[in-house]
Amino acid sequence: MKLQEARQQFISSWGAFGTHWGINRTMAQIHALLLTSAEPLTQDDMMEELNISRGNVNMNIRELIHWGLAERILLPGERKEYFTAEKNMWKVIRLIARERKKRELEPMLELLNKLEEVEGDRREKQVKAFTETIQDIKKIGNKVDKTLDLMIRAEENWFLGRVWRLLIDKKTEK
Amino acid sequence: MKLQEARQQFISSWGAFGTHWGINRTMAQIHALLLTSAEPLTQDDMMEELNISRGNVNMNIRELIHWGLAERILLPGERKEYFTAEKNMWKVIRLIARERKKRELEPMLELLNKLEEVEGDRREKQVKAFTETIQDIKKIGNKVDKTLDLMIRAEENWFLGRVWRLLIDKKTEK
DNA sequence: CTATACTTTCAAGAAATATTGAAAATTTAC
DNA sequence: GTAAATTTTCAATATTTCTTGAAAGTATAG
Repeated sequence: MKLQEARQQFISSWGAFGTHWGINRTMAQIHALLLTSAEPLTQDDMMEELNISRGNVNMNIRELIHWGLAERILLPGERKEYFTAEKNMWKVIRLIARERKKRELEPMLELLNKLEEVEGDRREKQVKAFTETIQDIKKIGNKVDKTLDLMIRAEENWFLGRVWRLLIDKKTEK
Repeated sequence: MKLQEARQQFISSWGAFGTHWGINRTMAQIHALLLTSAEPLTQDDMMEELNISRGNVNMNIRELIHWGLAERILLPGERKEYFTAEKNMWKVIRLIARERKKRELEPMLELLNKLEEVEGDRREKQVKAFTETIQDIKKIGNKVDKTLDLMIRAEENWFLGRVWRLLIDKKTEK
């Protein structure tokens, strides 16, 4: 397979993949484009490569920057802005985890805390079913929350070495 | 807060939460409704509680069943079908992990394997940038894949006891 | 077998979400 | 300062995704 074809396929799939994860197609495609580019790109480059409008590029590149996944670069003597992506994949994962935790997990945990204190006799079937489910979800949610905290703050090697090895390597399995 | 209000809030947020995770709003709401119901419900119950059409209930309850998250129950002497949700939250998480792995992770890994073998001199800047990114993603993807396999097969206690404790408990932190 | 209760399907319509492109804003060069 | 280059905004439009509801399908009782 030729480089250009491979790259096109990667960009297109990364985009589709993104839509399953609440990240919009174009944002994911720009990310894929930058991830596989040896050089920084301008907004015009991206418009051309992805066949999308200037406004679309602009909005999505800014969103990527907001997530910490892309960076604006000013080349000396150049008037245009250039952009690159964070290429360290562990860092990429941590940045995504950080953002999604903030947007999705934390608000949910806040809500669960409120809902836990529902009025009514816990001996009533309906009240019991409700509070038990809420508490179970909360327990798991809190664990995920702490795990993500640890991961987000973690050094790449700590995470790789300590956790992954435990989970995966043959040696450590019983 | 009254039970009915709390339940409404939970259903509505669970639905919104779902949309961020590639699960449609109604499917997530039906799931929330069943999770917090002491008794099995009929399609008509769900139509009324969620104010949605019969067709919508039917399609989404079948999808929940396909994921393993809900179950059809036939009560003796009753002609209507009743439905319940799996209430064990660890099992719920494993079921969701299994389904999403199959739909999202596995196809991506398959693609990455193909893309890794791009033609061209690895000393070329562009080729190098591309293959390095692909390989990095592949490495992480494979690890996630193995971890999910382990988790999907895992007994609740194994997972809870062994992994979570290592990740989270004070004692095991350096 | 027939009538009735119930479930499933799917084309059309509604709602949600993403994209465009042109105008406004900003930055830089001189 | 002004003009040219570039970036940003956002209302209008296009696209994608979800929902409806009525017709077709299936199962059960008698």
